Amino acid sequence: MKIGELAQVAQCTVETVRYYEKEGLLSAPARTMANYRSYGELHVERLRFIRNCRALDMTHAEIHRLLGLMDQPAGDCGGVNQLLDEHIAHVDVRMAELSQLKQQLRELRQRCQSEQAMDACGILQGLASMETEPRHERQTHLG
Amino acid sequence: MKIGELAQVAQCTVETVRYYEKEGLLSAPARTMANYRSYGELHVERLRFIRNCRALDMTHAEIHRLLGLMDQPAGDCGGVNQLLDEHIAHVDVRMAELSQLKQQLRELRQRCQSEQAMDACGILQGLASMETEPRHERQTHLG
DNA sequence: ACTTGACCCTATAGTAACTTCAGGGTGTGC
DNA sequence: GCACACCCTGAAGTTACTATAGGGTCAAGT
Ligand SMILES: [Zn+2]
Ligand SMILES: [Zn+2]
Ligand SMILES: [Zn+2]
Ligand SMILES: [Zn+2]
Repeated sequence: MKIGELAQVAQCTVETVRYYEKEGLLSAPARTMANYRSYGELHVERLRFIRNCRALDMTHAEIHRLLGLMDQPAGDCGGVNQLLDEHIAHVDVRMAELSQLKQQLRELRQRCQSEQAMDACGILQGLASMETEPRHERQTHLG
Repeated sequence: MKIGELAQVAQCTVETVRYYEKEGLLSAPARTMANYRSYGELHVERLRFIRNCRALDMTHAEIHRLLGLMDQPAGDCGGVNQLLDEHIAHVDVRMAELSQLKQQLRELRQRCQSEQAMDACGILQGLASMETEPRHERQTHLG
């Protein structure tokens, strides 16, 4: 199986596959005589796994950890469960941030109900007079 | 006013101020004889405005547009209102995405209630068997 | 006068997860 | 024998900063 076919079954681009190999998420496959990458079923499974993790917005670091845990079939899955809990917490943090943002934006939007002169716009006035607060450290990788 | 003082009143770092200048968000100030940047009240206002926009997770492109609209005081504020509506839509899209993600993660988490053997872990099984869907184009800049 | 320390300057590289591009080889159907 | 789809590598672009290297400026203390 060549890279184009692999990319198609995993719903991603050829460039993404090559990128994952460079990142160490996907192991380097055998090559044909023409130096083409040649993949098997295991690569398909692993790439689909990675894409599913990405669809859940895990980072490459998280996926790396997960793959590392999976590749030690002797142990128990406690680390897997924990990783998922941590990632769910990342999502929770970002959802809370966005809720607050949404509320602020709603209030700001209410300050101008119609098209006015520029310097009468309550939105611009609001943006100028907001309390500027220091950027706090992020507790989530979700932007 | 030197750059350190400006950064302090705007709750950001000196590097960020210099970066905004390079990006064209903040106009280049006068220089002292020692080649130090020298800022006035207008710079303070503009930087605070920018930081407030960033606190609302607007992109630099959005802030650029906003500053461009503000700098034409002759027009009405329709564009400002529209920009805010668009940005609120960005937040809405991302909140909806995260809600769905959270639901998926909750379901996935439920598939493993205790520490089991690695190949019995319902989470890993779930991640392996999820329907891999193509990445759709993003309708929001919020990660 | 000399040094220490806090501040300032520029330019460059690194972050995350890709995407795009330049410049080239391979393989198949007509 | 040639068009065209596919493959290869390596480098640069994306966003909004952050960090580092390597240097200049200035006020206070000794
Ligand atoms: Zn996470
Ligand atoms: Zn308005
Ligand atoms: Zn937006
Ligand atoms: Zn488990």
